[in-house]
Amino acid sequence: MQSKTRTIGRDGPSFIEVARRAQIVECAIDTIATLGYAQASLHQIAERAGISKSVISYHFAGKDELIQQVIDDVSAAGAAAMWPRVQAETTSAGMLRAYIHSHIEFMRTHPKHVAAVTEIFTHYRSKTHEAAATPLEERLRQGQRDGEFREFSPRVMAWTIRAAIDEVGRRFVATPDLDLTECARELSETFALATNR
Amino acid sequence: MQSKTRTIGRDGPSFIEVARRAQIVECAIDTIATLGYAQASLHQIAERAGISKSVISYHFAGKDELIQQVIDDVSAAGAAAMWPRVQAETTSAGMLRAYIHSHIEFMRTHPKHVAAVTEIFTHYRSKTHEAAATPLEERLRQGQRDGEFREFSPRVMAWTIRAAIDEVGRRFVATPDLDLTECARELSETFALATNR
Amino acid sequence: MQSKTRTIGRDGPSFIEVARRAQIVECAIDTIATLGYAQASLHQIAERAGISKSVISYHFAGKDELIQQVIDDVSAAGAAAMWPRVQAETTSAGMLRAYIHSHIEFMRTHPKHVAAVTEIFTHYRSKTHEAAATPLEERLRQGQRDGEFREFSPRVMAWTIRAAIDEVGRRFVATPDLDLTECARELSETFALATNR
Amino acid sequence: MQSKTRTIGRDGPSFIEVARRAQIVECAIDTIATLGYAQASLHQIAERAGISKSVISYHFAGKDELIQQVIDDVSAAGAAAMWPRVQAETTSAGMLRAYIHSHIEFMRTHPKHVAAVTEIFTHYRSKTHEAAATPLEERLRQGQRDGEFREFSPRVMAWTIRAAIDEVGRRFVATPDLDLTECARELSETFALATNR
DNA sequence: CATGAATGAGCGTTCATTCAT
DNA sequence: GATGAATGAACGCTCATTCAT
Repeated sequence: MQSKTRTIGRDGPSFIEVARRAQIVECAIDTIATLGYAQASLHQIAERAGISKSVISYHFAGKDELIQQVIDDVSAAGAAAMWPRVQAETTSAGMLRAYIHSHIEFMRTHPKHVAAVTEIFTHYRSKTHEAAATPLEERLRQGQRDGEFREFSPRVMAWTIRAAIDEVGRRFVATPDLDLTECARELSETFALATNR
Repeated sequence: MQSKTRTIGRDGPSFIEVARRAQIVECAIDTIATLGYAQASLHQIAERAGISKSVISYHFAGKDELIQQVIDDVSAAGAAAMWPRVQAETTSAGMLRAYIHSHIEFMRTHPKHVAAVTEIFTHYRSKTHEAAATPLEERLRQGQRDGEFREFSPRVMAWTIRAAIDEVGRRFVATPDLDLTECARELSETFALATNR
Repeated sequence: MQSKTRTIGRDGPSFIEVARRAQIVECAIDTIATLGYAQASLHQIAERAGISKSVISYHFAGKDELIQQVIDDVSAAGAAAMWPRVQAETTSAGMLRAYIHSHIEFMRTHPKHVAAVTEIFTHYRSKTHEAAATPLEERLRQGQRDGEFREFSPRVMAWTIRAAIDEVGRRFVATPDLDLTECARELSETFALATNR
Repeated sequence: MQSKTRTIGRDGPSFIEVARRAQIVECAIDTIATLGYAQASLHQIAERAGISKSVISYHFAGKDELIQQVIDDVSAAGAAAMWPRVQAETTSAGMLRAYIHSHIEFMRTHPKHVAAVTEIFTHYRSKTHEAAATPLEERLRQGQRDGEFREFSPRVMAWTIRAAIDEVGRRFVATPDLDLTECARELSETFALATNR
């Protein structure tokens, strides 16, 4: 039974349902990260999960829902891991440093998750993609209002920072022994200098 | 028949061979830029070229070779348009500024070419992607040796600069009325500050 | 477990068994009439019944048996509604008139049932279809023996009458504001003239 | 190359193209007539034609186009065989007799074609289905205007006549040794009596 | 009795590729 | 050189059915 038609009683989805969905999402992440989005067919994903292709169709309304769930799960995990560290900072410069470091730290702990959503975002032309940068953009703008940052286009700067972090992610997936600590330090310094008044 | 095995005599590929390949590559660029990589089947490309699908198979070993040729042609055109301007600069800072501006200028003059390779890079697990950044990396290193640039990882900086430019390309493709001049100015300033000693 | 193998003791099917089968058959009728045969999957039928898909599999040997039960139930209901009126007539002409009118009257009172079996008959290679016409055929034959009807092939005439009534049913399903009274009158007159000595 | 994208030069489709399409259409007719519409998958049709499933996709835009071609071909053949005979009649009664006889004669010469379109019409909810009866309806109306036919609803009568003929078609498919001559005579007499003033 | 879960076969369609002419 | 024709594998998806609990 698909989630759409599920009875919204007090029980919610069963334990096994939740577990299966989680398992499938994990396998989807693994498959996408390893083979790339284009090769990540339901057949491939199912094979990695050791289940039949139609089990996926049973637990998800379609491939789109599965992909969306991957995005949602990873985004939620990423946000949970990152924003607290960003919020804890009192200066805009500190916030920016925390933003970069926490993103790259998340890559270290969840390399495949990051690889998967990166693949998805580049292939899927998601609407949510755009949105992702705007919180950062808003914070950059705040740093300018506070007089802490120099004048620059917050939009272009936000694009640049995101692109730089994503690029490190891609490199890390391709080269797992990449020194993430160095990358984080480098980006941190680069954008500190680029934004500082 | 693969192009590789074609050159038997001393003549190399015939005139018509060269012309056909060029025509097909141009149509491939046009198709990919317009419809996106996923929709750019050989059928679509051939239709736009007004030729049969099998002509492509005749002149190219396979779709992979065609795609690679698109990358190569656009890269060559880009390099031809950009490196002279970069080489003309005498300082490393000037070189970096010229690198960014000429790249973005190339986007303005060849939007479809840029759109096509952007589509390809995001949808196609390319092996050649890596190589592109290294000339820039070498120049950054030179700037450090000259004492003009501060100490940073030339590799990570080169990645960042390329990623930023590519991101502008993606945004430009998605939003053709994007102010490229502003973007070029912003990136130029950003990376001037980031690299300056 | 099939219903056929259920009856082991002297009791026959339990009350709940009978009720469930009836409920499922009703929902199947409703679903087929509303969505059409092609869309009437077990999933759809079960959803409308508010039960699990496998309940159907439990009470019926398969979809075929369910469909057959729909046919049987509706046929029985139809016969119960129609034959008394037919039997009550003393002349063959009256009988024929009653046959046509009562059939069309049944459409008016049971539109969904008629719609469902109509859908089934057109989409489902039924073997039992044949049988339905033979009682009518026998009565036509009787009318000929009594000298009330002219000489004609009772078989072909019976087919024609049934086909005409079914066609009205199809039209009624497609166009619910069809004037059934007019149709009944027209068919009645048509076949009175066609059979009269 | 699908017919839609075919170049409309002076050549038109090639000989082999025409032959293949005709062959596929014939096999589709055969398959639908034999197995029924629901079982007539592209795989089945292709298997009967001794070709690969994708050959059909090559010559037809999709299953819909194939089915439509079956309808068109059979309708054209049927009309060509029937209308001249109908038109040749000078009286409305003669016309109606010719209509019935030529239809049933067409069944005798093209039994599978008739079976196939009957299957398609009942499964496909075609828009053209409705239209088919109206020329007949118009002729019945003309017969009334001429005072040759009694007063009746031409629409219901046309439905009835078509339904009767189609029913004979269905019976003939199910029972190939059905005496079509008798059927034609019976229907002819039946509807002569039913329409005569 | 009833169910959620799982399965495998089949659907129409797309596509890069091969091949005889 | 060039082409139409043909192919087979893969795609996402639907569905009736089976099974353990």
